[in-house]
Amino acid sequence: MARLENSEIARLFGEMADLLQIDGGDRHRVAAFRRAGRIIEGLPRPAEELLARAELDKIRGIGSGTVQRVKQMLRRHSCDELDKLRRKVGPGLREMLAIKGLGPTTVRNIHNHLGIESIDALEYAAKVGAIETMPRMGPGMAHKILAGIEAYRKRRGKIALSEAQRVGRRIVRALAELPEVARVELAGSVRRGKAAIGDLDLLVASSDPGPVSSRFQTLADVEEVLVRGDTRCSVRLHNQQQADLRVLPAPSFGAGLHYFTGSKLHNVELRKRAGRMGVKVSDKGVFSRDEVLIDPCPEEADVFRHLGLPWIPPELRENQGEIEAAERGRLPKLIEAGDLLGDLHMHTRDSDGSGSVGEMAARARELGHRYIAITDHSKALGIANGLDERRLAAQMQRVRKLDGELDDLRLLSGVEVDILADGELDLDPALLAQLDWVVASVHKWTNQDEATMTRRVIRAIESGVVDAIGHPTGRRPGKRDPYPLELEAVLVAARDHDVALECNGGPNRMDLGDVDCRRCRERGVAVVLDTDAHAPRHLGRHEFALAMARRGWLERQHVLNAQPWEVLAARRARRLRDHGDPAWRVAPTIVQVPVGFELADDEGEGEVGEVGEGGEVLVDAEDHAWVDVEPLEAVAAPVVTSKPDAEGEGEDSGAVEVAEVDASELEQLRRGLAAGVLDDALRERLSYWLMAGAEDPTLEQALSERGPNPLQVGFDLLSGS
DNA sequence: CTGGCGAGCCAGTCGACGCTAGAGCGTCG
Repeated sequence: MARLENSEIARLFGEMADLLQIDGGDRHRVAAFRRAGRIIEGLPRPAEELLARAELDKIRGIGSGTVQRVKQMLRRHSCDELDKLRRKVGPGLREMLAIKGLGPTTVRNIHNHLGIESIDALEYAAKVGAIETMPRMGPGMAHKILAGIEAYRKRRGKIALSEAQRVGRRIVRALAELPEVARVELAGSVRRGKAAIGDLDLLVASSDPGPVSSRFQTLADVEEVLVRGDTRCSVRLHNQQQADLRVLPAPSFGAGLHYFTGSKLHNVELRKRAGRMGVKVSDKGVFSRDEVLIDPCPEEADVFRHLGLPWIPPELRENQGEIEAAERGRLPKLIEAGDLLGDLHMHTRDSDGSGSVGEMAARARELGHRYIAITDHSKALGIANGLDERRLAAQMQRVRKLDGELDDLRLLSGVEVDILADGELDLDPALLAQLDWVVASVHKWTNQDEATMTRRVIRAIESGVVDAIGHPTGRRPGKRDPYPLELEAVLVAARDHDVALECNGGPNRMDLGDVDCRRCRERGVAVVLDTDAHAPRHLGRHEFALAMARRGWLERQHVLNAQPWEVLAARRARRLRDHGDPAWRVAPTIVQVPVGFELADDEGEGEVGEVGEGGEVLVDAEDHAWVDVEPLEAVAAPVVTSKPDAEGEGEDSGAVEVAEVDASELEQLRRGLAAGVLDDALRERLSYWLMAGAEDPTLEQALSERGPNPLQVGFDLLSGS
């Protein structure tokens, strides 16, 4: 039997916990099932393997009971306890848990008081006011339930791409073993990479369909056979998905694959085009107007060729302009796995991940990543053991130390900081400014209205310390709708502040979705494709984010983590500069200034604070957010810079900036460049100048001495060494 | 159900919000 994956075992434990809770079982037992599921989900190796090595029960939280159940599950996709609970509770009650606002206890109460066992019955009860007759239930709950049912119906029957792929690929593997099968492919919306999948479509090339069909009907995943034919066969799977098999002869496999990959709208449009060209396209091949076969099309590209088009990647086949683009030779060169250089969102066991920083780094090196950012949760997410300032600062030290020991991987210290209800960040901005990479995400208070939520996210974008907004819409394909958010306004803010939006590749999220990725492209907002890995083995899992990005027409230049780290670092450095270093914004601040030192405020006028006896100045950071002061020792001459207005249009209005060639520094740079080996500081300075357009006349002078085009010299140095 | 403490029992992740009821329970992250 095909191997059962950890996540599927975890799901069975989750179901067991749900059913037991609805049944009124011991809550600690319920919690133990949930915990076991969570642990198995996060295991670094297949549970089957650990079981064989007798290591499974050594894991904290997994005892002998769990081991016995896992054994049964591996054998038959269920266990005695689960069978018993399923018989006792029934599927309707468990289905009710999918309605937002209904938990196991409420479902149990509704069942006990009103005898309700299905969503239809629940809807009726809510409409006629029966819900309100129950203790602790009122009109508010009834309304909530009805709204929840409506939302549930809209997305019903869909499952996440990851699960559809997993089951689909398992079926593909099983069918591929048959000698009668020449080729087998997943078609339909799975092949197009849609986030939420209705049915599975499987396509087989074979000259002997009978055995293929009967094998399909007897797969372990099959619950019930719906349509029983040789070349066409439909079944219902254990996960309640429908799977359709079609068997066709190998010479027309390409035509069939194209036809059954869809989308329907794409096919309709393509057939219209065929009509205009005097041919017909079907799943059997390309025909003349009078039904004479021109080409059965063994490959998909043959179909397109007859229509005068290049092959169009499946992800684009949604009739969203791809045919026209193909016609003009303007198809996007879609982002590919090989383009990605790093991963900028992952968790370790410092919060809710299962690997250490070192383990994550090791895996990233195996995968050939050039850089990764460790981004654990912040303290507002108590359930995930989120980091407070102290723990994050300590982690930063550890990460930086380890980074220093690695020469082939840049290990970045970051955080996934929660965006609080009002848009404040959950951690001190002064600390956030010291990190290499900051993802800001909404996890809590997700039921705000659209205006509040939008303002909240934009405020985080405007903070200046945030590099990317994590899973921006909060959606869970097939499970939960996005929270209300005016994405357009968020896009504008993100573009204005050089903040990227994340396309989170977590298999339950895939957020941003395809449409939103394309909006980013159109609005000029950078996208970053992350795995949100919670274990080392998740790090290779870029395919779901890639699916969304490709469906959103993204190319390499639209994706931030397809760029070298220097580009990203420069973006961050520039943004911090433009927003004023938040370290100075912790109000009020006392600073030391030398005698003769003159402070300039936002308008470039002097005197922003009272000068005390020792020359210290109390700066009211509320009113003078952009006052910039060098530490006493570092100030050789009474030079003061101040920041222009926060919007930062005009460079240095009223501010005095040192913008001259420094002779001693120049000499030092000359030596550094002549050596040909860039140290980190120089590399950073170089990329900052190159990518962010920062002024650096000294550097420019040094570079121009090494070639006619200082920009070129700079690029060569950066890429060459 | 699991793990800890002590050899059979006991306690079990945090915190906020909404709903209904006027403090508490259930849900959601």
